[in-house]
Amino acid sequence: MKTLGYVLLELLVRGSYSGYDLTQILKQRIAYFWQAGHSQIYPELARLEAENLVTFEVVAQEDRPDKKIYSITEAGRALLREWVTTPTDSFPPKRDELVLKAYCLWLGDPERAIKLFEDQAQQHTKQLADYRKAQAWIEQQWDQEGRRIDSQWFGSYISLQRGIGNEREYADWCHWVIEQIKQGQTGP
Amino acid sequence: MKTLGYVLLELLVRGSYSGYDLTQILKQRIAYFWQAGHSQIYPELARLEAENLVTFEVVAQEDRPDKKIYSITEAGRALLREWVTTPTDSFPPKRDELVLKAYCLWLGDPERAIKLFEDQAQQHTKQLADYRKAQAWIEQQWDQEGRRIDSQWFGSYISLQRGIGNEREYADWCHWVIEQIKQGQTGP
DNA sequence: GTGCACATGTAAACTGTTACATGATTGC
DNA sequence: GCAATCATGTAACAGTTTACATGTGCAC
Repeated sequence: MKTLGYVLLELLVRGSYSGYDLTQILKQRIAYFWQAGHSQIYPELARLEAENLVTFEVVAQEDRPDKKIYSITEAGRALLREWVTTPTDSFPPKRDELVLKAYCLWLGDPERAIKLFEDQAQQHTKQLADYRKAQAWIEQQWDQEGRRIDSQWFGSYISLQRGIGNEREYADWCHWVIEQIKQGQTGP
Repeated sequence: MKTLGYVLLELLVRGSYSGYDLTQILKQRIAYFWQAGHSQIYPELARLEAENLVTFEVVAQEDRPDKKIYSITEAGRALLREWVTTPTDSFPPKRDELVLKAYCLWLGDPERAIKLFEDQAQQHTKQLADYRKAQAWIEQQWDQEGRRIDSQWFGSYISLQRGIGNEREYADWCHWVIEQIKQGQTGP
């Protein structure tokens, strides 16, 4: 059982979707902690179905291609419920090209370095603003369910909070780096 | 030219090392922004050598195997200097298993969830403490060079600052999640 | 004598991304 | 006519991890 399988189970426990739907949801809603394209998703759905963790029914559509709507099974739900609180030992490999560049920034041109970090800061600030908007909407939904921790909105809320914290921290770091460079240029 | 190539150039611009040395340095000093094993490093060094970005000389040793000491060439240095301030468009894929679990935490047992996040918080707090120790040492080195931004210690300093910020933010988030769960348990 | 540190490589397996492949409908 | 959205898949490629392979010397 690979992690992508759990990703799909997590989405299917919230509703029934086609492979196409799941691809969109991944891109639009959970891209800040997982990414996958349709070429990974379709085979994985087939694997989950072979293991009876999900089922599907073919829905015929007029003027559009037929689609397979997948639903989680009881076995899938049980597996997922068990897995979510299982100790995580595997730290995912961290690879960050910007930090790599920062490590060698002392070699490069300061003006260009400032430009690089200003661009990055802007991107993270933009991302942060988007996440905050999404968070406001999620919080509203969660409120309507009385802020219960067994509501799916609780999951959305706490995970997006990490996305927000990360982007804020990243943007702050970018600005701090710019300051450091400027001080080094004009300083004693 | 792949990113791992630049990683090795960044280390070799600071000194001359063997493949074995580089493997150790990667693990011990820059693991928070890049990871690679020796099976990736040896072939990549050969590639860099073929492109005249690095050279090596074989150093014979008594009572130990011979080693190849690699050094960066002028061409390698020039390529690296240019690359470090080049705009970064490729956002590295974010994949975080704990955030994935958080997204579905509403399904799982709260007690076990708390334990999961306490364990994680502890690991990030430990990591944070280690980074801060390393940072103190780096700052000392950098001070001795008058905090010049064209010192290699500047690169070490700013990149590790990101590692520290990230770990602090992550640990904070873990504690915050625990609080949220506890409030949900005892709340109205 | 067992395991660890030094030292360098290759091969196989796995994961993930990009490209190929098909086909209908809707909007510009 | 051309691009975009819906819809599902396979194939090729690139990058990463794990395992295989070999050999010396030192400490316990």
